[in-house]
Amino acid sequence: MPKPGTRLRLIDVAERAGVSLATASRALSGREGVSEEVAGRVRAVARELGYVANPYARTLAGGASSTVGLVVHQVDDPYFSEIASGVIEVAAEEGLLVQICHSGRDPDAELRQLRHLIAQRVGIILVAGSGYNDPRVEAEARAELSEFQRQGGRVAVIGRHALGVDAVLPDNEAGSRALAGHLLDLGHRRIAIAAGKEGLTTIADRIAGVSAALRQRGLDLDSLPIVHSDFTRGGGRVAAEQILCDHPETTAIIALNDAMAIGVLSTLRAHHIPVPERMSVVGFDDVSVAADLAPSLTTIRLPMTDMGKMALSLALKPRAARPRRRPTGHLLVVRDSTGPAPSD
Amino acid sequence: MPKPGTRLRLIDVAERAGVSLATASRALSGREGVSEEVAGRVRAVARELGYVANPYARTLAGGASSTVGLVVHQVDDPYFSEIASGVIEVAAEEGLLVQICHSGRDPDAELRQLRHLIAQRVGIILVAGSGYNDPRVEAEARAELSEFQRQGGRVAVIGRHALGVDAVLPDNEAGSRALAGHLLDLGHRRIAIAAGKEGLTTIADRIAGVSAALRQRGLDLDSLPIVHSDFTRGGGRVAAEQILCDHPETTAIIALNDAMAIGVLSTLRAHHIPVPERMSVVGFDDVSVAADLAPSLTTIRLPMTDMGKMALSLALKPRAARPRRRPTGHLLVVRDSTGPAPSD
DNA sequence: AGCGCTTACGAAAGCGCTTACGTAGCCTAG
DNA sequence: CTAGGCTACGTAAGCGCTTTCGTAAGCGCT
Repeated sequence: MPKPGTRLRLIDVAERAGVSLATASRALSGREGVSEEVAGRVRAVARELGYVANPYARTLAGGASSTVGLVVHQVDDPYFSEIASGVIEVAAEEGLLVQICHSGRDPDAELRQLRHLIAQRVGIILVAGSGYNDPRVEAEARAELSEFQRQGGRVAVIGRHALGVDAVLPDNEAGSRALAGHLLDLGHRRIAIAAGKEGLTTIADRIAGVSAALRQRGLDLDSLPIVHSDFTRGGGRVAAEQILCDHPETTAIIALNDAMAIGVLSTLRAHHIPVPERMSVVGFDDVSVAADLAPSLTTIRLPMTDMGKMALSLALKPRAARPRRRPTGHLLVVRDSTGPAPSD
Repeated sequence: MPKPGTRLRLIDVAERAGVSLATASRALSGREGVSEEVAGRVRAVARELGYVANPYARTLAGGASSTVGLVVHQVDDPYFSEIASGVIEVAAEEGLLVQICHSGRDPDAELRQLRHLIAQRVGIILVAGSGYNDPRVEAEARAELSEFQRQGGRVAVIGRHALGVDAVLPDNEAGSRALAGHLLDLGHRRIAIAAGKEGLTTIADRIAGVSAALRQRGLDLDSLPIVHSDFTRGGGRVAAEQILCDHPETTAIIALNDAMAIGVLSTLRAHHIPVPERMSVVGFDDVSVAADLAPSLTTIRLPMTDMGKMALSLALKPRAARPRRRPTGHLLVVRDSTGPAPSD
């Protein structure tokens, strides 16, 4: 909306450097066909004048769109805001603009966001958060993204597979295997799982990890109650209530993410159930507040900020023939919310 | 970066509707000079075809820039991410793009972000977070913003005054007055303040509130230790350690935001100091996790999400002659982290 | 009927960039 | 010495919109 003519334009820089518009453009966007000497002069003038290219003109003229669209489930969920912070950091370094949208964990809303970003001509799309089990949704998202790529768009996803694009992938299965193993080693057998809404692939993967840990010890997943609620603190509270009510013999609760674990702890406290003496609780993600809870939360650390950085870096690299997968690594962080199973 | 020619353009809509480019443009951007009948037809065609205007072309051609720049101290701090979520929500409704930058609580970084946003030609700038006591920084920021406004840009700030622009303002003074009053009513006299880095106006305001509450009861602020650290959980831990060490007689800690309060609680737990039996703790902001802490945190509720919404709405309204101020309201939320002063 | 005024629309000129194409100037090969 | 090729740069044609300006049509008035 700022009035035209009032801001520094490329032509001003060009004139001041004594070159043509085209040469100045080439020099500043690092294209070849300019001698080092001239390029240096142009860059010096631009810096001196404080020139910043008009991103609208640049994009319109066919340069790469400099905005990256980031789709998350929920901006004010620490898991996603830490990812966002990583994305924003790299974007700032690269001179890119980040547009964040949230889908509220609704697959159709996510699809709408995706389409809107594409229609808006963003250059890069990053999708963070679990995929959905609904094959229609995944297929449509996949189709939309691959068409976007065909037209030159860049894409990467975080914590989500099956979209046929570059992905930054935490090993959800191994993580929850470690978590369950930790509880089993502590002697817990009456373990309940507090899971988010059914239909998220992340949930299936994390449950599979628990199952694997059980099998390793000759036990079976079928014996464990799984309560599906919502991947939020509120969801954790609901799940905990239900577990306490329906499975009072439970000695350990695996919350499939930290938000739920916080809700679970909160409910246990309300019921005066001491953690970890009477009940152990584990989470997943290691959001930064996890260490400051009372009791501090045993969980799997995922490097969320780095995941955001990796995803954008991946998208910025030239596309490979086949989708690349970057594992994130993870770490079992044992804190005060877990202890030996009560002996009785 | 998507290839040109492949996406729907305004002219496609215009042709399909049997009108000229100009008319289609007017119809879709709601400008006058088009009959209701034609405008309706154009809009119908656009909807049917799924047309979304190219924001780069639109902006370049002199339309209002559709991106709003949001400057926050820290994206992955819940206080700011809740604000951001409000901004994003309204922006989505208005078809605007949100660009988030963080300054890391460094006034010079903030100034750089501001200048960069302006150079990038965003249409709206929102600045969230406390102002700085440094008159040079504030003056420069103010000058930058007013020049931006002179050129047609829209501005609003959140929780910050003295910038000469529309502002959404929590009453920090009244909030901490209520907080301190609550503690005084509980009989606490040995109160310590855990404050963020010196030089933030928010801190001065919140301390002033405590001072007012004391004065009301014939007491004096000078008697209270104020420990300056950092507006983060880590800062809270540091401040708590120092308070425990230098002022062991303390029975209540006022953390000037929730992040610090979380750190304070964490440190007290590490020292096996029971809250609230031996020490009461209060925070400020009511970030959503505050209710789920152990013990749950007594704090002042600020409607962060609404504040984000209000700020953008304010910026979207036509400018008033004088800067507008929107108070946010606040609420003392008493939870489990506060109790009567120990009797000894 | 003729005048001015308003309204609804179209033609065309940019917005500030990138890039295809053209053209000097120089180098190398024949 | 010239043909051909390369490099370094300039010229100009857009990218998809908004907006100014021009004009035809419709209106009421004298």
